[in-house]
Amino acid sequence: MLVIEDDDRIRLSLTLALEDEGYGVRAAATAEDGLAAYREDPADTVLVDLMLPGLDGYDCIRGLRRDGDVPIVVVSARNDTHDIVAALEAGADDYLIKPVAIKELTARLRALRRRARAGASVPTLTFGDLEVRPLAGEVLLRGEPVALTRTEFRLLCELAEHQGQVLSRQQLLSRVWEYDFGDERLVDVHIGRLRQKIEDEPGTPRRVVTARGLGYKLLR
Amino acid sequence: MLVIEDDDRIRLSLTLALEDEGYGVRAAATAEDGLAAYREDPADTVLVDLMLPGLDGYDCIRGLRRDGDVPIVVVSARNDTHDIVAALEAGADDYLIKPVAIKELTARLRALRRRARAGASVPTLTFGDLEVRPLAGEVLLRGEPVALTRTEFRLLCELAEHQGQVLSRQQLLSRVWEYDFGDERLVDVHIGRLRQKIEDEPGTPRRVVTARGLGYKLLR
DNA sequence: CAAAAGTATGACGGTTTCGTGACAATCGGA
DNA sequence: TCCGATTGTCACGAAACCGTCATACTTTTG
Repeated sequence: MLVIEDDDRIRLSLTLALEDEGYGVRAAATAEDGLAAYREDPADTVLVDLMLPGLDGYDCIRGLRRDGDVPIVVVSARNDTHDIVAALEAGADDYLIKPVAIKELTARLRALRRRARAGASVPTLTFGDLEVRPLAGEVLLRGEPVALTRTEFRLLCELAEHQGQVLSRQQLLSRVWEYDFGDERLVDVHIGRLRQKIEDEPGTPRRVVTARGLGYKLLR
Repeated sequence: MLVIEDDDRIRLSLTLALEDEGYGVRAAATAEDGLAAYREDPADTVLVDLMLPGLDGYDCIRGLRRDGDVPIVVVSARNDTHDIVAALEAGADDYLIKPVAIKELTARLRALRRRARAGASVPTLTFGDLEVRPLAGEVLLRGEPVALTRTEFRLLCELAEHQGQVLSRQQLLSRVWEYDFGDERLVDVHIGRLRQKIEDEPGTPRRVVTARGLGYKLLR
């Protein structure tokens, strides 16, 4: 946790309060120092004041954003909608108005971390009520096993491993069939057969969708 | 966007304001209705009041959290630290106190969406409320998918990858079409079609702007 | 102010792309 | 060997898409 705040009293009290809550805190009095400290040793979260001498808070936020996607919370005395919008647009994740209740601050920090961490989670092969288990060689739809042929299964696994990404017919041909060329219609046919088995309405697919002109993708 | 709020006047004004900002909005007057609406057709974001008849806001948040990790924003008249902490602990991502400035609300929604989507494992180029995902073959405007054709999509990706830079028609022709010569008017036509789909007022574009005599660029 | 250059847009025919049913070849277990 | 399951090919209709052109509009130039 990195606190960037020019007012000595507030910086100190914030630091102490956060340390009381169990955070490891470093502090800086200017945007320049704060950015330098962050670059030297990136913090997991940054608290920043808006009114700073030299580079102001907005610049500081933009600087941090350029370096990474660390969660940024603004703590400012200014409660004008304009400032709030500007700070959020600059890349902040939250904005609190001084004086802050330490309990609210920590609750907001937890919410933000939960959200930020969710992004780092391992990709899963669960898609709503469809489960794909590449190793077990099985596919469950609403808990019920689905009987897929080998080709259909490998096709689905390939799509599942790149969930949300479009795979072109060429990519699928080379990865599922190990053809480096060949009729792309082949892919269509097997996509169609796969849909018959795992879509509720094969006519209007909701899981295996086609990206016209690009290929197919599996939605989560 | 799903709005859950029991007060008719507030629900209506929130809905209208958000629609003015370009969001597609559904509304519910009770937590039960809201949860049912969400389960039937999950929204990309949920706005929820705390004081609701029957199931209250906290239950509503927990119910939504059980179903998924949709971004949840609380809008409440209660400005007590206790309520804020409780709502965030229940799983909300942000908490605004009524009356809310619509500009602040939309700025917070954008910030939250940016954060929530960062975890989607698909790299995203963000331009205000426009998100471009080259790998997913997908473009979102205020969270709603936009149906682009392959050419429009490639054109937008090319512009997005050079955000702010002017690209000449020749450059676009060679990169998007792989023509090393050809009629430059072709680019105009597709820029026009693209604008129809991603500009609020296609007549006065704010995202895809023309640099007269030079080409086009995408503003961030 | 008129002409020229540059840009926007609607319409239209030809082309591409997609989904599907039919069918023959191939595979694999009994 | 036999037979059903699986696979790859083909052809066709429907829908979506693309590029061209003509025209109208806007900005710059002379």
